Amino acid sequence: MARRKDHTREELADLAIHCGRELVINEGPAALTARNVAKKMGYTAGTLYNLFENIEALIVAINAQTLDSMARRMAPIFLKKQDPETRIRSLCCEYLKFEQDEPQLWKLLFATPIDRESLNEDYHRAAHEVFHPVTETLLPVSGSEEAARQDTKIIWSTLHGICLLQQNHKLDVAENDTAEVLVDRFLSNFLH
Amino acid sequence: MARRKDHTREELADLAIHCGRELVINEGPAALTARNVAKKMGYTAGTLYNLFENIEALIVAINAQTLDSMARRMAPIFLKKQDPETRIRSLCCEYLKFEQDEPQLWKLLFATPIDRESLNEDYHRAAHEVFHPVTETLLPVSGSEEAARQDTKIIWSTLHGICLLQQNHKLDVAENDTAEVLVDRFLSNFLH
DNA sequence: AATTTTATTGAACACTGTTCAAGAACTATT
DNA sequence: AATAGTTCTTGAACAGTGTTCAATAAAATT
Repeated sequence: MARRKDHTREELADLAIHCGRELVINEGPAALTARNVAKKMGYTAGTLYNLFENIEALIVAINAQTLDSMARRMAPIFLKKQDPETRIRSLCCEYLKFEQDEPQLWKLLFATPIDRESLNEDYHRAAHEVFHPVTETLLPVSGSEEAARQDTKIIWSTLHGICLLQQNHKLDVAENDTAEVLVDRFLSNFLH
Repeated sequence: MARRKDHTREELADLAIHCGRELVINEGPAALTARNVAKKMGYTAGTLYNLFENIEALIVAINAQTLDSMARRMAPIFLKKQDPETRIRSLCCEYLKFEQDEPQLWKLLFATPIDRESLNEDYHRAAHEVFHPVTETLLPVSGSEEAARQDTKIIWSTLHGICLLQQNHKLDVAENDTAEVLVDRFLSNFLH
């Protein structure tokens, strides 16, 4: 039974992303199955495969949207006039807040292995939107464009590593240290 | 058909870990299925569940062994007499080499989400064996025990984040920078 | 009104992890 | 040595996964 004009192809893809996102937020990445998403959409699994090549492609689409919303949350920070270090600290703080506010979306974005081939143009654009403003901020501190780019990758990796190991309880060695404390200490040492 | 005296219970568990390890090395973490491991052992899936509570418990056992072999590779560095910074650099270098030599075991260890409840005493002991010597090395540099512990976690997280994002091609932004270059720059900035 | 195109379904396939009754092989007892 | 008891191993079964695809129903075109 077709009902083609119920939604256009694009509306349908958006609906899939929306429902998938909802599932991840409420039940975690493991709940993101073809049948679950389809059910929430009011369709069947087959329809999903008419919209996305496979489930990974849907994950990438959701992740691109998550990156977009990260960028949107960071945008206000770039409007304020402040020295680079303060700005970098604000950005890192916002990253940590994001991970706290949306732990499941964060997991899907950073703790779910994705094949390189599945990362599409849309995803890369969204990643660049989060990445580039940080590099811009670091330029006067790091010295050269190359150095700023590398420092961005280092900060990005460290934030990422701290959150991931924290989530997986792989930093529960000896006393506990919060992500905030570790990031703060990292920045103090790294930026001077 | 039982053949109890073929192997003792412990030999059997070791066999399972060995076969699982082999599968991961040759075919990646995705190949680590109950039936695959059992087949390689010459048994059936049911037997595996007589040895491990579930597949995650087998993963944890393999990971504990991987941590042990990491610790063994790092041990020689602690025999040499060298200043803390040189030693830390050697240790990080060894970490990167490990990730290069055994990318699949590294993936299973650090890029496979594991429930906190599944991490057993054996695993924590092995993790401590890798972690603690680094903290010891950092003590004179960091100042206090608390600071050394935090610095260890930061370095650990950064190495981890860089390798992970590199493997997932999530650092393919603008020009490419090797893990070695990023770690080197990180240490130069962080340790001074 | 008849025909073509297309969206949607539902069944099917090959795979997961996991459980468990049945039975075979070993141990202990008579 | 025969019997009884224990324990190891199996294979089938269940509920789930991703994915494919012939059949069909609805919309578009003729």
